[in-house]
Amino acid sequence: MFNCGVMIRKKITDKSSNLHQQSPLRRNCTNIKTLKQIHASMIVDGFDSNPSALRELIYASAISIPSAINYAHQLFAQITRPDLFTWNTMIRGSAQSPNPITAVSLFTQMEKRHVRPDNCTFPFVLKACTKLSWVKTGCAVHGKVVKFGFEWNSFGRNALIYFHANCGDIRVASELFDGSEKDDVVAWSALTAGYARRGELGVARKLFNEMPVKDLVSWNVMITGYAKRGEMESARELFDEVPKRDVVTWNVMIAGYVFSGEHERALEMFEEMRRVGEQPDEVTMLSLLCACADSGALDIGEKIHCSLLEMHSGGLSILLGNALIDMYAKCGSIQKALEVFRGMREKDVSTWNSIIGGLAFHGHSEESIRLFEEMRRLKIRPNEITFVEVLVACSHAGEVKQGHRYFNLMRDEYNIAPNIKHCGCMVDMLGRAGKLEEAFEFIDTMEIQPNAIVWRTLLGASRVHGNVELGRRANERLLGMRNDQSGDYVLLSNIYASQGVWDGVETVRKLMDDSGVRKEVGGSLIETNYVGSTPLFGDRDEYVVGLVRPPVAFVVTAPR
DNA sequence: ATAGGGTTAG
Repeated sequence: MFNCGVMIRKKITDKSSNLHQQSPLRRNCTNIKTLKQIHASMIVDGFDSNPSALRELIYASAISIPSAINYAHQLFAQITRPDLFTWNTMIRGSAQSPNPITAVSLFTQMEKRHVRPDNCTFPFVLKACTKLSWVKTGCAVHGKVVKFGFEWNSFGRNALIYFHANCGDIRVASELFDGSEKDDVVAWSALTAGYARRGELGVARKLFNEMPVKDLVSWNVMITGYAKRGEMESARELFDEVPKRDVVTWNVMIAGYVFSGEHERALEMFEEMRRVGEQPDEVTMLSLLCACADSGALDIGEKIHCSLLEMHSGGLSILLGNALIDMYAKCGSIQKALEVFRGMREKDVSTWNSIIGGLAFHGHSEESIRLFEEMRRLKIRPNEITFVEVLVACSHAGEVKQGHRYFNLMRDEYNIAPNIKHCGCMVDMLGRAGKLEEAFEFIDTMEIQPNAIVWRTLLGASRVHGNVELGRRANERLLGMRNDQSGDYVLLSNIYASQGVWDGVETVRKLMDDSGVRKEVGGSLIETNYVGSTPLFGDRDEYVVGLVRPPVAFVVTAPR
């Protein structure tokens, strides 16, 4: 703490230093606790009104510590006349925060106060518009770029290419690109990224091949394009070819494998990354925790947790905390999830969502609902995800009245319109409670269009309660949606079978045969044993995975 | 400046 304080003073008195360089504060202040300590020592030493000191502090909280953006806003509000660099820092930090709207409103404020933007301002504002998919706002900002004469500046133009390529009009992006210098690698990469994000990988690849110059980002753009579409073979080919790799290159590959469900590959990538000496960062660890959560690899998750505690002795970030809660909950260790939750000094909505969802998923409905109430007492605003989880909790607990109460609360008090998942939860809740007619009524009167899942939920509930008539009606609606999921037929077949209506079973079977629907054989994966050791986590090398045969009762429903 | 991660019904 005191070292950091000394560093600020050194920084402030060093007149020759370039403001845009990495200052010690920016490099060393990596968590909100250290940040607050530095701020406190600044106040004690009378540095809190020093403009350069404040600027450094704002940079650290807005850019270096992603979860400290609100702190940055508080600091920013104390400055009477922020300079352009500080405005840009705030817009940049807000654009990369989970709430990019603030970046747009900062830009508006900046205009009202007659602060003239520079070429650095627009890339950040347009990034926010892109993240929000605010096409109209982005186009209005395009007008400002022209107004301030940055259309012919490579920063301004590339920011426009980025915006139009990703969410505006790709033809506009293309035209702007044609006006670029032939060897502007940022323009090439921005356009390529846009085509890749739209799924036009062929066009993206053509551009990539045609680039007169490529840098590391160009390669990362193309690899990302493949990885996000699940084309991991192509991603791998480029990864093997790339002349230089950085932490992003590795992260893209790891996240791609996790996305494609190839968790073993993801872990192999990570091991390889460590072997060649690339330092993993927070994004790496988040992907790995996601892999553990998806595959139920509790022991690896625990080891990641341990190494995280060693790496970040000053406390884990909110994002890592949330990922740990989710991992522990999904791997069945709800106690550890609660421990992480209680140990977090800073929490956000996702933190609460992770634990409320985890508890609901594990059948601890009362505890889940209790925490939701605690959240409301603490005036933390639940979002639509929170309500999905709370409704799951009510559904599993059989709390029909409470569920209805929360469903109404969502709109009346929090102004959140129910989405298809909320409605799905309500149907599930009513269905489980045996209120099948009420569930049917709910679907028919709800404001949004029901989807197949909703009808399938009712169909499943009809099976549980042995209601052939409602099952038939639900199935009629379901099949009317022209989908070919074998589970729908199987469920209906099960309803008939459970009631001994054998000709009904036969009819459904015939329907399945005629439409060419096939029921896949069910199965589950569990860890049964492991052998050997890994250089990373100590004693683990490979899993022997056992395939558990489906239960015998299932055979009744499987096709010939 | 352009590239990377995140919780949600059955």
